[in-house]
Amino acid sequence: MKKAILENTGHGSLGNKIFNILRDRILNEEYAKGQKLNEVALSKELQISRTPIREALKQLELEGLVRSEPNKGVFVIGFSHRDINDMLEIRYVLEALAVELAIERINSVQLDKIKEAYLAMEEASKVRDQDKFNDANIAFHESIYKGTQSQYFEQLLRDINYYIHVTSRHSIKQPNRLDSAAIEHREIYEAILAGDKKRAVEKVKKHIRKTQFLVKHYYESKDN
Amino acid sequence: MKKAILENTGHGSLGNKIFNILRDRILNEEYAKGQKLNEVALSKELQISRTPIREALKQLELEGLVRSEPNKGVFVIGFSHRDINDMLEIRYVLEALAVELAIERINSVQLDKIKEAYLAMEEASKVRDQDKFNDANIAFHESIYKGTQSQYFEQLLRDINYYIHVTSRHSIKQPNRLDSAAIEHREIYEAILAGDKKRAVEKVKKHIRKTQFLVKHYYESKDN
DNA sequence: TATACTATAATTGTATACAATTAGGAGGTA
DNA sequence: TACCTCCTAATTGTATACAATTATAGTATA
Repeated sequence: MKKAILENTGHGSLGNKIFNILRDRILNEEYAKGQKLNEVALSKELQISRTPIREALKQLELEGLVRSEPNKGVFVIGFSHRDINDMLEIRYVLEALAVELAIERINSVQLDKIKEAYLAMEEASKVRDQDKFNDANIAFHESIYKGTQSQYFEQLLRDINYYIHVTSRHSIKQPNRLDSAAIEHREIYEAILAGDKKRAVEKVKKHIRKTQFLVKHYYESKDN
Repeated sequence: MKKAILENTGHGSLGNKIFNILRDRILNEEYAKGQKLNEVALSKELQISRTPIREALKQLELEGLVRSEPNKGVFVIGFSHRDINDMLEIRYVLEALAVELAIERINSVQLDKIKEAYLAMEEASKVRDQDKFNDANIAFHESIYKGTQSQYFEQLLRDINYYIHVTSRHSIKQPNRLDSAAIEHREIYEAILAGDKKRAVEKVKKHIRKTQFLVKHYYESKDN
């Protein structure tokens, strides 16, 4: 799964590879909030020059994962539970908009990919393969984004979705979540296929709200 | 106005300055869609080394203004009318969400800044100062974003808003638009002050829809 | 002891040098 | 002419060198 994400993100330059490494470290909380990321230390650790390191840090800054202070360095920002919840709120409204646009504009190839992703989810749900399920889940939603035919919208949602998946991936390990999630995605797919905007939006909203609830529940139980 | 945007974006490193220059060139369509941005050519033209140029190009890529092909270079993507309209759709749902969150979380200092920005808009509208009005307009909305207390949300909306303002700034030069826009912002401010979420969302939505209509109208008349 | 100053080291910002990849054309062949 | 191959130049990717800024420690002074 990690590999899949790594490969479809940017091209294979060193800078992009480092970006992926550092991003995952931050999202997995391997760096403390506020910690400074030293360029030479990183270049020594990763055995490369400072140039690709700086590229990756720039990218992280633009993604909002670190902040850069002039002549001082970059510092890890980190995510609070509220931040994750805010992102899910953003995703809630954007996915609803995306599915509407997608229904207007999607072509048959992209529609097939949604179906394919949905079938993979169902299969993964049956054999209880969490990783495979996650991959299919991501593929499902990204196919919808692609269906909007808007590079900008697609990119925006993919980024948001990435953070949500990484930060909350532990939270969806409830026993029967795979099954119910598969059903929810099936409902979304069928609504899109039928070209029924209203129903599709409704099903998407229901799905995101449920995810949001589970994530919230997970973090609250963790705090106790 | 250009200066104002330049100064509050990132810090004063060369890379950031170049980024601003190139971004404005792209948004003002000084580069054709699909055009390649050559690193050495740019470094010669701007009299600096390739390093800051590459930084800026990386930033542009992350903002979705150019695409980068490995070992080939970066190419201008450009915006269609539909892209701009899509952005306004995104803004429509996100600003509505932002004002809701802001009402829950905003502090008095940020509230004062909204008021200040609104008063500046009213003043600019009276003296028919388009540039001053635009600045105040940006400040008004950014104060709301800040009120959400979410760095990520704030950054996201600021970026989207920037593109919309630059790409559609010519379209709002209708004679009485300043007056009506000032009123719309006043209504939004008052709803926030009253803590009335429902009314605030309604007023924001009305405002964005009107902007969207004017932009659309402008581009359609331009095409004929 | 606390504070201010200075020198030095560490770190970031920028320029340049080198490596790897790609683009384009000259020349040959069918 | 059309197409292929190879060579060279141009371009991007990476490493290193240098400049500018900031952090740190030690010393002097009140």
